[in-house]
Amino acid sequence: MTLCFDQDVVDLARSVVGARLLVRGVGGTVLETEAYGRDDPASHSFRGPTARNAAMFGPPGTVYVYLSYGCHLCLNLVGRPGEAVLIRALLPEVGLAEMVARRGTDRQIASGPGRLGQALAISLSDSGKRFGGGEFALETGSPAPELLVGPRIGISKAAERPWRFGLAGASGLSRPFPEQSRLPARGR
DNA sequence: CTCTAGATAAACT
DNA sequence: GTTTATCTAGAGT
Repeated sequence: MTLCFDQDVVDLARSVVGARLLVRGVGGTVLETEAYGRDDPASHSFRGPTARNAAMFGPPGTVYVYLSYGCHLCLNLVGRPGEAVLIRALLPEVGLAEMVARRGTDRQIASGPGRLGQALAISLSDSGKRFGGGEFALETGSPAPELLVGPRIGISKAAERPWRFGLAGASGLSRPFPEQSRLPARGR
């Protein structure tokens, strides 16, 4: 089932958990996401468009890639203008051998945004491309999975917003969620 | 488990 | 010119 990218970024972040992500034919099930809003001090879009965040202001479904800490490429899905979903962890399923080779290890292949970027061979030049049937494919599964929710990782501003979502019961999350806080099934 | 170094683009002063 | 950043691997306790 195809995903509607034109929705509130928090709803979008929840919809993406459990979806199947394929980048150039390699990928798996999304285990963990975070939402970044337009009026969100933690978001790259907070101070308006710049050269770096231009893709965040592209149409819904745009790919946004940025370089973190000088060495990690992180993959985001743009929703409405200035809003994006950071994809933080993946269950490696398709093209496993290729991902292992890129990572140089068979553990923690895509458990964390930087590791995921490496496993999927993301590059800065992917920023501005589109999620669709081409290089970047994203398909939701039929049963809406049960979700975990918690505060976002590694940010210093608006750290209290519970905008991190994970697949309940999954192994391979970048970090555990606080007290395994399940999101009520209602609301999704 | 905690701590630290690393590596670089872009924003900031 | 300086600081920060949606992080990770590896070493140390």
